[in-house]
Amino acid sequence: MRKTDRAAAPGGNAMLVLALLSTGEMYGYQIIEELERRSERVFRLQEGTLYPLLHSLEKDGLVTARNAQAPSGRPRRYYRITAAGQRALEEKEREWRVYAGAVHAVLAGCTP
Amino acid sequence: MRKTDRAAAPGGNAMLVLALLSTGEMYGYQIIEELERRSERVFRLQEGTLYPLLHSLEKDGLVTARNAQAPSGRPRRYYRITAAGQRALEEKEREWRVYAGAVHAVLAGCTP
DNA sequence: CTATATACCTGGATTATCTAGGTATAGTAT
DNA sequence: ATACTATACCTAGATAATCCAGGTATATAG
Repeated sequence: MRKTDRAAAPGGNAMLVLALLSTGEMYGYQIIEELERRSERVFRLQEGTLYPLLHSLEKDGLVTARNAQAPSGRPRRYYRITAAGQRALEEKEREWRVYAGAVHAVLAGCTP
Repeated sequence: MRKTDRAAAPGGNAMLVLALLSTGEMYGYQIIEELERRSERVFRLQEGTLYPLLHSLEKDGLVTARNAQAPSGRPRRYYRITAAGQRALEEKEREWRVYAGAVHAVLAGCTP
């Protein structure tokens, strides 16, 4: 994650990636571009952040992966969210809402 | 930060602490309790997180500190936000709003 | 035939935060 | 008196997320 120079949330990237995958199968490079598009250029995941993250999500059973050829012939690795991944996503979203709500409460109370 | 078990934002703690200090002088222990109170128990800064953070804010000129005695006699270290700290706070708040807005956009677009 | 975009990957550094301690005083309970 | 709890500050070392800076390879455009 770059762009806004560290306003990010750790573990937050996992939530965003899982959210994207909940709309359907995607490969790594596509995730980077989709995230950039949907966030209107706010997020731009570094490859060095995304690929290790995908590997750890896979290791934790939150996504599965399969290799395939693009129409162009280039090899791609497609990721799909699992049922456990869906549950983890819902949990992370809940936590995010609690966290963001609390940040808002503190800021609103301090700089009204 | 604990409680919601990692939904946090790095550098986000600095924003929250600066926001609290923008309401007036505070000492470390008080910051922890005020933050817990204002967030309605969502945040509970670890001492091992707060004190080093305060030292780095001081080193960066965003806060100043002075030692004083509590009415009880216990020594305390009071922190006060500087003009540079105010500017940094405003900038961090701006970044936070951009980041939180983008997260919301992605989540809303994925799980409508 | 070279440059660019696509597509995947890793090692090592950086940074924030956590864990788990330590010190010391004041007030409260036994 | 004495122990326990709450207050109040601090630090060293570990962990984890992310960044940085590379590397590899194929397809397409110039």
